[in-house]
Amino acid sequence: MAHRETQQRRPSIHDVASRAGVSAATVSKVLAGVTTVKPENAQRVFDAVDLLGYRVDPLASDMRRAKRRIIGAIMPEFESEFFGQMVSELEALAEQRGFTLVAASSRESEAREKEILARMHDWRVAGIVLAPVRNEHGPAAGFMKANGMTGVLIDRVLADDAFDTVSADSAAASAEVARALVGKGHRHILVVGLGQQAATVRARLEGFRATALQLVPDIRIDVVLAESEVEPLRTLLSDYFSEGANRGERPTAVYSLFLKGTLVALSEFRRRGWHCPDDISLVGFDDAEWMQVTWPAIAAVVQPVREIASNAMDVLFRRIEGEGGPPRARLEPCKVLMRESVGSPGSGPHSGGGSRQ
Amino acid sequence: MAHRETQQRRPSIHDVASRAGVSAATVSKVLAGVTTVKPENAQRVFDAVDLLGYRVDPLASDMRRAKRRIIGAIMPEFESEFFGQMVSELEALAEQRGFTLVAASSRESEAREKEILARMHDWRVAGIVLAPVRNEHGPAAGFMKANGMTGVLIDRVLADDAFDTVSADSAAASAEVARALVGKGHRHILVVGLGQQAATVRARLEGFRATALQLVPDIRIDVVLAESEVEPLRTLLSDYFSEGANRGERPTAVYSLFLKGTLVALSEFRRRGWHCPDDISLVGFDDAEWMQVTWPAIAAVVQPVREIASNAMDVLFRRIEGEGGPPRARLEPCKVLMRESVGSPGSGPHSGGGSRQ
DNA sequence: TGCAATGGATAAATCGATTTTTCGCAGTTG
DNA sequence: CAACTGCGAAAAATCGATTTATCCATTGCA
Repeated sequence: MAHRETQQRRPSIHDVASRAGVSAATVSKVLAGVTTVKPENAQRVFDAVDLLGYRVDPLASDMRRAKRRIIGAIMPEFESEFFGQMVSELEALAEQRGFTLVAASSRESEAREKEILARMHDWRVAGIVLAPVRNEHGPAAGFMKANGMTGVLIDRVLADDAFDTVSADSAAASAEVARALVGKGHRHILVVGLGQQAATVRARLEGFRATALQLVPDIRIDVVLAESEVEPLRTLLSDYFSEGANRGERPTAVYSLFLKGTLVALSEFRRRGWHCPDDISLVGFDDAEWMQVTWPAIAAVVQPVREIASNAMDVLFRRIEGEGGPPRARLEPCKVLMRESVGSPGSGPHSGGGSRQ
Repeated sequence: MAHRETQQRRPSIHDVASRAGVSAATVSKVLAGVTTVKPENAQRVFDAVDLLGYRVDPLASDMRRAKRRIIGAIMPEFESEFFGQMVSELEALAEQRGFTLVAASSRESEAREKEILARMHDWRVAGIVLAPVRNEHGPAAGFMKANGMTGVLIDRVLADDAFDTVSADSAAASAEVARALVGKGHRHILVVGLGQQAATVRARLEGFRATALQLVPDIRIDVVLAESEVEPLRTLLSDYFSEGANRGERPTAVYSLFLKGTLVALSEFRRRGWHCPDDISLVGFDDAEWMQVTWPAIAAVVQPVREIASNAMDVLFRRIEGEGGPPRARLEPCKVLMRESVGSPGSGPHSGGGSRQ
């Protein structure tokens, strides 16, 4: 342990060397675990390290290597549970490999995404975990490709010809949702989504539609997709329900393809005084802690965050260590939690107390 | 713009120097904006920079300075909206000053908090934004003090004799909650919290209690505090209500001092089949996006995340630049959103449809 | 004319490690 | 006894910038 060392300059490897009566090179070798050092000298080094409280400066240590022990993580946002957990997991995984994680939020902007990436390239990070704003074909992935960076794409991504990808198996999960809703008797379902996140949303939509149509060929599936912003979706949804009301028709269930959509749907239900599941059923892609304590609890598709994070890091580190071969696209299975917000159509009063149980 | 530059070694300052026909020192000066360089040479440097697509290596650049252009941020978790927004804000603020933010989650562990801090010290970060797990007197703050690090403490903190602090004005907000609940006629209120986060929780509790007692001296305020984990709170709360039921008494409102407590309370209400606000009213410290779309919408105290982040960074950078003087404790005012989960006691049926609108 | 001052740029030191090269010394071998 | 082998450690080069010291030409002024 360090003795006093108030707020002085921290000891460098040379301080340790002179204290131990050896050269800096020897200290470096001892700390790196090289065996060609006399045990006696090694001991002196360890003693000096203890005495001075010496710790390697990771910055200086990284200077000479081409790939520094830094991993960059770029997420579209930090505010949601999903990406919050993701960053937390990634950080832990990087740390346990002796790497530092530098995380940045692209705030849903592809321009910012590229800027951040350029800055991380300046840092000569060993690898990047990129959760693109839109999909695998954005400018960020292009930048990575053009600059020979190693990285892995996650979440809003299906497969790529240059980078490994890891994401939730949206299609399979959506198929399961379709089976559940159809099984409950729903024959008119609205799907809500954000359009430009092409890859994932398309997978979720098609997975749902294909399965539903296969089970009930004449099922009616309406789709409301906003371009890229959440706000327009609110209007679109409101208009959709108003038009339906004019024609005296209304879906009995809503499947939201992403978290914000679930919030928008709930908000719209509130505005219209509709209750789940009596007036309408609701399932959302993406789970959140609050969904199980509200009344009713909201049914949701749970993405396997841990698995995505851990597989992304695994494959990333394999690439960093030089593993070759074509990029692989990995899909992790989701869990579908059918909570109280889903019921059978027309089984409850159109307002008033929710189903107890 | 860089021409091809596939995945070769990136150009260094020497490459630029030789291309421009000057020395590396001159290049460094030009890029640093030193004026003692002949305009012609400066132009040649800029041209070479453009041609090669040169960018300064921040790591190498930081090598010589004692304080590196890195800011460390340590949060208890990343999963909540509050800390997610906080990290997002801090990152933006650091970036706009040319600093890189390295964020890490202590995962509510003081031991981890100190480890992370030690690692950041290894990086010779210029400053630390620490949101301590417990309060300002934890081991992490001690470590910072002992090592002469500069930093600012935020969130679960009131004031410190070594570091500046920035946090929400918990006491004032709680007083406002008290006024609101008392105004609605509540005379028996339960306060739920997590005990060991001493500073903040005490302020919230005392701010509430003092104001409530001042308004209605014989008001009854029960308190359920868990030590540090959320899970025990669930049991404590359940026991509290069961005991109350045995004696035929029950509070008419619950004030949760932190987000998880609000979730636990809601969960307990569900279990007992109680609805807000007819059976019981609820206010929580900490707002979340979902609280305004659920039915009922949950009343909450909104913490001024942006203000806290921005003030924390301001004061931190002032200290980094060497400003002296005693540490200052800053309190940012909160906003209290009284939503539908709060009503007057005994005004609604004990179950069934919530109040519309 | 001579010497100091100054502008502008380069050489060299520095930051703190890692890695390569060199070197000294001991023990073998021819 | 010279040459060779090898071990262990020190010296030096390196990474990519910044900063300090140094140097060369002018220019200014006595």
